[in-house]
Amino acid sequence: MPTTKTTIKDVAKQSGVSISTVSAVLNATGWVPDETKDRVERAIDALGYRPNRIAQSLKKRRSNAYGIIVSDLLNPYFTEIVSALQLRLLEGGKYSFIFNSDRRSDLADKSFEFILDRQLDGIVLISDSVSEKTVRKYSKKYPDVPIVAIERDYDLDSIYTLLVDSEKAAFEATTFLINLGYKRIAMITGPSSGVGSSTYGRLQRTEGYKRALRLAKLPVNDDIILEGNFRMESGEQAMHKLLCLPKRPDAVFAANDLMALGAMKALKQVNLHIPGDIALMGYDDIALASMVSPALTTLAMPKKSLGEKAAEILLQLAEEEPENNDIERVQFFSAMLVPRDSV
Amino acid sequence: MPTTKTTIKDVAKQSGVSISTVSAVLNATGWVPDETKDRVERAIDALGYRPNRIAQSLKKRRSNAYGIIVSDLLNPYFTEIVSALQLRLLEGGKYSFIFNSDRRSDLADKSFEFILDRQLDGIVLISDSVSEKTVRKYSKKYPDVPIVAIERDYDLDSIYTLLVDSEKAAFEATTFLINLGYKRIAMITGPSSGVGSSTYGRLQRTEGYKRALRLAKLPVNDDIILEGNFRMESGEQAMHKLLCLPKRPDAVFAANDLMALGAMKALKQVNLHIPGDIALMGYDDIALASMVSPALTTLAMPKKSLGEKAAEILLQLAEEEPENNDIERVQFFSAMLVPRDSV
DNA sequence: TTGTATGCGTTATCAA
DNA sequence: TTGATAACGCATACAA
Repeated sequence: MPTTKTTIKDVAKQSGVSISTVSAVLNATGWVPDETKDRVERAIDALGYRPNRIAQSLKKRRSNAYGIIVSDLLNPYFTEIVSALQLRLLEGGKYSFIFNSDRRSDLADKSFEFILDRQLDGIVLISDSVSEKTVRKYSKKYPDVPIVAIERDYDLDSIYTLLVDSEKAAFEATTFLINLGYKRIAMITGPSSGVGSSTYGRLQRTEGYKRALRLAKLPVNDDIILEGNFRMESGEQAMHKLLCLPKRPDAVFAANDLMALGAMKALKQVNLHIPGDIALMGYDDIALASMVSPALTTLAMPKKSLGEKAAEILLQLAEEEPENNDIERVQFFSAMLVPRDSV
Repeated sequence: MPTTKTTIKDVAKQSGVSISTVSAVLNATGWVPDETKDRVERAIDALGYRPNRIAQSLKKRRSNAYGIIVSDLLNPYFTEIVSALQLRLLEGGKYSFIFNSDRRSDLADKSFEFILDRQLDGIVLISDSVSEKTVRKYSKKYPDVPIVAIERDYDLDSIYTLLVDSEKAAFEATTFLINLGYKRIAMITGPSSGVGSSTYGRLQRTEGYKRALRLAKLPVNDDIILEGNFRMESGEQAMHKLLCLPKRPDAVFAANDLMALGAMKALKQVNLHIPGDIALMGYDDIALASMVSPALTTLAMPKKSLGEKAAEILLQLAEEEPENNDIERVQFFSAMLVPRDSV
């Protein structure tokens, strides 16, 4: 259906010059006298000419656009990263397309192929979206397309990887709870299979939690370590299970805010007071965390920094000469404890 | 940077046939004997060949992909529509790119141009993203690129428009509150300027609210009609103002859930009980609305239906013969009252 | 059934 | 300074 009416040819004809001259004024390459330039520009205006980006991409082998793949657009954690990323890219004069795989790994892989086949200039993979197998295959096939992975460790050294030290953060969070006097701290973890299971910080968060308990000589009790799937409902369900226990926990550490919020809902349903009866700690610090009441204590993921850093790597790579870049392949960030009313 | 290693030519050479034969097996056009086909397919596999979509688009003048422009990815209302839309499109074999203009109208306009220049096969505009001026200009220039607008009335009859009768919904919601005995019902409206101000339902919601009050012979009091900007913080601020009033309202109707949630926060801060002290009504029914406590009474926007309908229009248009389509240009949906604990 | 040639709209390399 | 013209990778009408 789509048709581009006017081409560079029409502009050339209209202004009485050749297409190469038009191209020259369009791209500011070569020198064109002001008078000619004026004439061409008038013609462009008159005809409402816009260069066909597809043809440009074909010729230039680059598209000036980037792809972002995300596994769950409904999770604010992702949208907050994406917002920062996109904005920074835009400031650098680059467009970006977002693909939402909607928690379906097959879609993520297909989107990834689609992006590559459309010759986008780079890709950002956030958390658990595209499979290792697919990335491995295509990063070999398109070695010149930079890939930045956020919170996912692909074990491919061609990839730029942005990771958060979640073990440390979870350790600190748990220790914080312990120091506050909580003795029976439950954990709601990320999923061990399915979407989200390959998120870098998933296991780490549980490890940090366990280490803190051990250090404080508190028992690590598997009965109160429940698995969720990073969505709100799973946090709610986990909390309900926790409440059915003969000896219920006095604090709950959820591996992300959405699950913590679900847990909060469960607690309110049975009229338990937070933090009086049970304390709550989340992870991510999505905007919502500070809006609910009691405000959720959580670990602030450096979402903005992650997004911006990813953008900057891409932008730098776009300017850089081929071989002499000194961007570190793996970069670490940290999450910061944000104490609020829920503990 | 990006380079596509193998082209259709390489495949042809490798399998000892001509490029047209390869093209034929690739696109399943024409008849190719099984033996030849096998050979070609083996070559494709061996070389890891993938067709260059850019070249395909240039030649075929269509890209099999659609663009979605949204003004604020951080608002779950949008992501919920987008999710449904994308999924339905995918089921129809079409990809889609999401553009987030991040509440900046200049970016929305630029994205719109970008999409058009990249020859995407269609565009979905959600709420208040691209300016009327830009749409008008480009819809003339690219008359064959279908545009579907959700909750925005562009007054251009080339556009497919999906609208929700918010006046009616708001009327019903307000009447519902009145019937419950609330007498002094405040409203937090959408913004009269800036991003969001052109959302179709913005004025409508206020109108429905006023009509209900009038019908019940209740005063329409401008002191308790405050303007927000559809974001959470603005709801919180508005609620604070409302609470400072000498005679505070006994119910608050917010023009969207995010603002209602902000109002809820404000109420909790001063320890007012919902709905005992003040009742709360939202609009949209984002997932969160049912998760907070008390659960938010709201008007359910048919987000899924809107998204899916937009996708279906696009899909139908992609198959249809040029002139004989009977898709209605403007379609109305309705929002449904979802009573929960906050009233 | 398969191959050749042309064009899609640009950019870029050369001559003029 | 400007203008032909050859790619870019693919699809397709037309020939063989």
